[in-house]
Order: sequence, then structure tokens, then C-alpha cells
Amino acid sequence: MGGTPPDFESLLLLTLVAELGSLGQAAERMGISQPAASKRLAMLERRLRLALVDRGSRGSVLTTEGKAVCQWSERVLAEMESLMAGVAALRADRDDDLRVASSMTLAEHFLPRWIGALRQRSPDVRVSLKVTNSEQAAAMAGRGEIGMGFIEAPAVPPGLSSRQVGADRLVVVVAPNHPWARRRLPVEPAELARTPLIVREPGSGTRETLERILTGIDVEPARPLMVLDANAAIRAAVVAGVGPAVLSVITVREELADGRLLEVPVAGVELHRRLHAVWPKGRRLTGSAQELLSIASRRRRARATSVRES
Amino acid sequence: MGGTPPDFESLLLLTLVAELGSLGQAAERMGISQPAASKRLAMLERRLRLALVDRGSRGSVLTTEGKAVCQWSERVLAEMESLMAGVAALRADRDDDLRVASSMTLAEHFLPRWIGALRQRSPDVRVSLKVTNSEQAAAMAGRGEIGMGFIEAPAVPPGLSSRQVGADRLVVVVAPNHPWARRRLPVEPAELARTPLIVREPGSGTRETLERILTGIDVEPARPLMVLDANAAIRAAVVAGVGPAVLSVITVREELADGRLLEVPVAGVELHRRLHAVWPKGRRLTGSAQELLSIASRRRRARATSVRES
DNA sequence: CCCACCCATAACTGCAGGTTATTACCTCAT
DNA sequence: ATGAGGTAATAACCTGCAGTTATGGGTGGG
Repeated sequence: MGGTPPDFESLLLLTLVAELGSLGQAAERMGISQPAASKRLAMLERRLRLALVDRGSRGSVLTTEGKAVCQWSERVLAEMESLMAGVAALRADRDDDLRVASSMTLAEHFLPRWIGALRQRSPDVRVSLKVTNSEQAAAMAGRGEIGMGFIEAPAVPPGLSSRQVGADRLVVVVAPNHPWARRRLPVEPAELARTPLIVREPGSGTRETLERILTGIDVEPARPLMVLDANAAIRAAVVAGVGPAVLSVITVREELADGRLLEVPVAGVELHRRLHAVWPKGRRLTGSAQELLSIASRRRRARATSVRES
Repeated sequence: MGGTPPDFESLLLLTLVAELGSLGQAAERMGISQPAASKRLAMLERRLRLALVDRGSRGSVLTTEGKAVCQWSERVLAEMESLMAGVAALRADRDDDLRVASSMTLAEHFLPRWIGALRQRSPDVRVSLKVTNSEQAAAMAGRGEIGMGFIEAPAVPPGLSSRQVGADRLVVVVAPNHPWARRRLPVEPAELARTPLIVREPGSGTRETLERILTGIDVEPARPLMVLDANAAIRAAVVAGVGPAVLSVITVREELADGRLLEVPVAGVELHRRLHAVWPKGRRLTGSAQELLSIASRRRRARATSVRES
């Protein structure tokens, strides 16, 4: 019923037609011939079973449906661009100008975009990205192996300069059929500590933050229900009903929004935390590192001024 | 240098391998044979020039790079799913249970997700979506042609029941090379009114809100610099340096974040506005309309409690 | 030790997506 | 009117990628 999803080239073609107002020009921009573009677009319309563009003899213009699909396509393409920027940065060679290490959560949600923005304004700088956990990233920054690290640890390790680039919050999440989903009262920290949870491996910022919170209570913490080394895997396990987990709200935004996961309030403990850029203390930031830092912090400033923008 | 972007199926395959831990099982889930999956993945790795999975004889596990790419892929796939949900809803037949109309801004950024969530929990309801502007959507709701409308007008028209489902803010944006980008002082409303702007067509919520603000000042408003009927087109024009525009911050989030556009502060006028669901007054909401409304407002509640989550 | 499961390779096939060449159409200017 | 210059669609052909089945090489558990 849903049909097969369209391919990225077709979506790009649609956006180009919207921008340029002509199939032929869009084809040229994509480096293909006009008939190829014509066929592609016809194919796309057939697959979606929607009339997307009105072909006039004086150019083509998107239909109302076409405009909507075009906007949605742009979002898909933007994510794809982020992915490609991230992939390019993962391909670390030794001849790159700026080497960056990052915790998983930050790498997943922010770094491709930042790196993409950096490449966009200085296309010739080569940035490489190493994805680890907060502990490792901080250690690499401390040893000077990298130009900049991005961490989500509760405290910035000594010997590092730092600057806050964002904030997030940990949430306790369960599947909708979990007993906690029907609670009216918040969970007490002691109860949370006694409950086996699905957690990340030691060293990850998420786990460190959680343990720091729970050790404040004089309750023997329960053994983990399951240890997984990727936020996505934990998220999938919670959705599948394996048990509760504590995750960054960033990583479960979608699931909370559409009801696949529910947030369980926790009484009295502060689950906010800050995201930091760190670099070796006293080191003069190179041009590109400086630029990346300013991109990361500009984003933060922009967010601070906008009220519930998305 | 960047290489061609990977195709959708390969990204899905990667996420399935991550989830299931085996190429063969992932292949089965996708409805293809195991060798096909093997070849696809090898192809993907060759194109990205990254080792994504460690093949052991007792299953396959993602490498560190693979995990990162997998996470980014999930974001691409999520946007693609939204697109497909929206496309399915655009394909209006006359035998659908719930007909929805929406302004462009809301349709672009929220409705596919909401409709997707609705379909996910009640897969058999058929939802159709008509994308217009706020004025039209409100009128259709008033005439009872649709079960629910989503509008961004400054005021809810009389004769409609409504509920707030979100909020956003209008911003004045310019390209980085525009004179206003270097201003230190905010723009005065009178100056904004005198300046030719790139605007949407009359009837759009964005334009109505803008005009309502500017008519408060006793200055003859300048004629529009350009009238375009899509937010994306306006955005592209501003980026290209055609001139300033006033847009919803939602639609220029990316561009503000990576510096392609700059926000120009405006002195003294309130540019916030509310996003509303509307339906014919007194009409009892049907089950699916009720459900959609609760999805839309739940999202809002979740946002209200989360602090700078994204 | 063998079975069960993992994955890769080989040889073959089909079709999607590209090309060039050509046609049809509309609009505008002469 | 009429030709020029733009638009898009169609036809015929070619290539190669993605799928298939068949097979073989690993490795770990009963």
C-alpha cells in the first residue's frame, strides 16, 4: 500500500525543478540529460501516485502537492547531507587539518551539521572525526592527539579548556505497556537505583552521569539489566519492552513525540547536563578549530533566543 | 570527493544489521536473499570508503564508524518515513475517515510526523491531507469540508473550536552579505515597514501575521520586493541575496544554525505566534480526529517540559 | 564430529536509468 | 504569418547494478 520509497536522486530533482522552474535546467544542474530527468520525474509521480509538477510549455511549476513533497524532500536531503559530511569526516587520513573526537550522543546529533557548516564556509580544510565516548574523547584531548573534543560528561576533566556548546537532560523512558507508564507519582531515586536498567557501557557520558546521580543515594544500585554500547540499541530494546532505561532526551525525541516511548518523571534529582567542547589547556586554537567552536556556540546562542522553535 | 550518496535500501540494511546482528537475518527482514545483502553492504562500504561492520562467523557487529553511520542513517530514514506518511495522506480518495487541511508551515514540519504516529497506532484509518494556507484551511473547517484544520493565523476565526498545538516566532532574515547583517542596533518597525520584502502570497498565515504587525505603525508599507508562494522559495531567494524576508523561525532553523542566514533583531514588536488545530464548532470529534489532536498536543506538552532538547 | 549458522563468491538474468535523436508544443518577436 | 528559441515527451538502444540460485569456507555448540 505504501509503495516503495523514492530514491534520493529523484527527490533532489524535484527540489531543483522547484528552484529552477524547468526540467531541462534541473537536469543540467544534476549532470544528466533532459530526457533522463523527464523520465525520472514521471517515474516518481507514478510511484507516489501524485501529480507533482504542472508542465507548461513555458517551464514547469510545482503543484500544491508537489510543493509539499518538495519541502519534505528537502528535509530528507538535509539529513543525507549531514550523513555525507559525517562520513567524509570519519574517513580519517593523517593529512587533515583538524582532528576531532566526540561522544556518541553529540556525534549523532550535532557534529555532522557543524562539520558540514565548517566545510561549507572553508571547503579546503580537512576535518576528521573519531567517535568514542566522553571519557575517551577527553583523554585524547588531554594528550593532545586531537584538536578538539566534544563531551557530555557531568564535569570537565582538569587540564582542559572548555566551552559549553549545548545542554540536554536525561530521562527515564519505558515502553507504553510497562507498569511505570501508568504511574501517577514520580519514581523515587532510590527505587530507580534498585531497578535493573538497560545502560550504556562504562565510560560513556550517559552512564557516568546516571551513576553520579544514583550514588548520591545510599542504596546499593542494582546490576544492569543489559549493557549495550549504542544509544540506538538501547532505544530499540526499550521500545521492544525489555525494560526501562535512562537516556538523553535528544536520542528519544522522536519516540517520545509519537508515543512509542513514555517519559517517567523522577522525583527530586537534577537530570540536566551540559555539553562541552574541550581542548588542551593553553593551546592556541587553530583557525579551523576556532571556527568550529564558533559554529557550535553560535548554534547555542541562536537557540537560546528562540522560543520553542521546532 | 564526496562521492555519490548511498541509496535508501543500503541505509536501511545497515540499521537492520545493527539491530539483528546478522546479515542473513537483515536480508530476510528486507525480503531479499542473503547474497544480495552481502553485496549491497560491500558496495556501501566501498562507496563510503569505510569499514562499517565486522563480519565474524558468529554474526556481524558494527564497527565504531558503522555505529555512527547507522545513527545518521536512522535520521535520514525517519525523515523518509515522514515523507512517505505525508505522501500517503496527500493521495486523497473520497473514502477516507479523516480529512485534514493545513497551512504550509505546519504541513512542512509537523503533520507528516503526526499522521505517521496516528497511522502507526491505528493502521486502518485513512487520513487525507490538503495543503493550503491558513485562511483556506480555516475556511474549509468552517464549511465542515474537513474534520480538522491546522492554522498559524494570528487569531482563530470565529465559529471554530480550537486548541493550541505549538508556537513559533517570525524572524527577519538576511543573507550574511546584506547591510543589515552588520547592524548593531535592532531594526525599527517603521524601517521594516518601509523596506521592500520578499513575502508570501496574501492569505498565508505568515503574511497575515506580518501585515497585522506592520499596520500597527502609521507608515505606508512598502510594496513587496517579490511574492513567492512557498517558504522554501523565499528562503532560497534570501540566501541568494535578493533581499530580506520575514519567515517562521521553524523554516529557517538550519540556515540560521550554519550561518547561511542571519537573524536581524526587530525593536519592540512581538513576533511570537501560536499554532492551532481548529474544527467546526460543536462538532463532536471523531475517534481518529480526537487521536490526532491528542498526538499533536502531546507533542506540545512533551516539548514544554524539555529544556532545549535538540 | 557433524550440524547449524554465519558469510563470500560465482554465474546468470532482468530491469532501471542513462544516452542520443527526434518530435511536438507553445510563445514571442519580427 | 512565420520562424526562432524555449519547453517537455517519445523512441530505440546500451550499460550496469541489484537481484536470483548454487556453492564453498569458516567457526562454535551439542
